[in-house]
Amino acid sequence: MYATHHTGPGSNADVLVVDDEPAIRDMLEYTLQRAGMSPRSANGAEEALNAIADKRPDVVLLDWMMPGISGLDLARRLRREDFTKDLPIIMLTARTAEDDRVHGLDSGADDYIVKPFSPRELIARVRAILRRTSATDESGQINVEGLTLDSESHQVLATGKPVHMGPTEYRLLEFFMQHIGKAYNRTQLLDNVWGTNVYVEERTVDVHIRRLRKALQPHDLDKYIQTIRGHGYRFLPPRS
Amino acid sequence: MYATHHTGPGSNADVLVVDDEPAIRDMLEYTLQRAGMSPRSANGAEEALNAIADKRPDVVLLDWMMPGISGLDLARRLRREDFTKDLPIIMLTARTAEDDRVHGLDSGADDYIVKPFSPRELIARVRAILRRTSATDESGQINVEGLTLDSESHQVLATGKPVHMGPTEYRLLEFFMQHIGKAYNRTQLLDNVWGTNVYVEERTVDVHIRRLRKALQPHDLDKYIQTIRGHGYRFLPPRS
DNA sequence: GTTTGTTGTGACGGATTTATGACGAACTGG
DNA sequence: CCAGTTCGTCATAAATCCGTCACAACAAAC
Repeated sequence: MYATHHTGPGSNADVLVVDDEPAIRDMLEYTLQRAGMSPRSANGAEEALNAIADKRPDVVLLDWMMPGISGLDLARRLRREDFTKDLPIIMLTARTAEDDRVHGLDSGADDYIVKPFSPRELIARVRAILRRTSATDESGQINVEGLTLDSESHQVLATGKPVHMGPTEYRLLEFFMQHIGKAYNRTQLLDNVWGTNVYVEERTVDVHIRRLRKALQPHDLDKYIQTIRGHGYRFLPPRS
Repeated sequence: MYATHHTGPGSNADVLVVDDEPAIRDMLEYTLQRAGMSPRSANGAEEALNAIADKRPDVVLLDWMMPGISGLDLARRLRREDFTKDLPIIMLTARTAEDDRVHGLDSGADDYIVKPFSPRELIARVRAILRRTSATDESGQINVEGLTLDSESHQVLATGKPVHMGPTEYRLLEFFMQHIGKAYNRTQLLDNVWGTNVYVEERTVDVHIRRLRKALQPHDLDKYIQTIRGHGYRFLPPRS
């Protein structure tokens, strides 16, 4: 299913607010709600991890300074986990000292907002992040045009029937279905599906594309995987 | 050949260093190179303009104080030119007074670094800029009069329908749509679409213009590409 | 209406890019 | 240790694109 956009970009978006001050959490939740989003909040990093494990949010608003595990630590930790390594993070910070800013950006935060900030600025940043991340709505299962990918059982169903493929093909398809319509070159696919600093020929991508297509062929779904000559590949089902 | 995997954000980025002091230029180039980027340098504003005209860098590191045209002047000038109006600029300055800071930002610099600065800070700022621009670039969708160029999906749509064209035609159209209304001669098109240090006949441009027009013809959009006799070509949709 | 210079157009051969089948190595679970 | 998979690489075929040319069409100048 696709995320449903109603009144604006990122409408209905699942935003996780992580802060140890209740007043700030409330303020943020209120602001986000007014913008048509669906905020949740977590008091501290521990709760945040639970909340994220419970359901992967579309974006995380993360306070820099928190007792125990700091926002910075949490961000780094999220970046290391496979499940959350590309989870968009916006860092909230009151500090202005030079090295903090540097650390915040290096830690993997996608953006940062310095307190005090206006509600409008907050919304703008969140929407900007949401706009550039894919609009797939994960509920443990991605379902697109007769293709179902169940990440729990690691099973692919085409028109209800199970489709057999290797682990790499599965991850490739998973990545594609999480980024519908976006074009990727071979290097990007290697980074995202095989992993960074894995040295493999670029043409290997072609071969696995081929194997994935072959697996989808009997169900006439291979046409969803399109070649972009001179660039790479793209997953694009009809009317998307 | 092995795939080149980037070791960090903005790896291999084309960074132009503009400073009048050779020692500073060397230091900056060294630092940037160690971060996996590809720095060039220019001694003063004149050289910088040439270097930029030669190839548009990903980001410019600009010294505030230079004899002749100052960094501030250069930044303003770059902002006026169409080709460079959204070129990311990081200003290097020894001044710390408040109004200078404001001026630096007002002139169009995207960020500034106060000397003395640590290599780490420099790298972090450059990466932050690169991340920001590449992010906005990717979500960039140019939409003009029934013609849509979606750089995210690497696809051209005319009246909602996909239009097929070769890689070169795509790049050509992309360049045109990023510079609507501006006329270019064949040499300029070759430099910007084919790249500098590539030798091909000038008339090759004509052929690709022809192919691009042919691709747009079925949608009656080929008239947007106009010939300027004795000069070159221009992309100009009605009422723009 | 020529002349002269510029641009449009179709064709072609070579070059580049992608698809595909095959193969050996590595791994898995008996 | 064996059968069965999966993986990455390669060689080759197939598809597509590119740059150049020759000539037609056109525009401006005389």
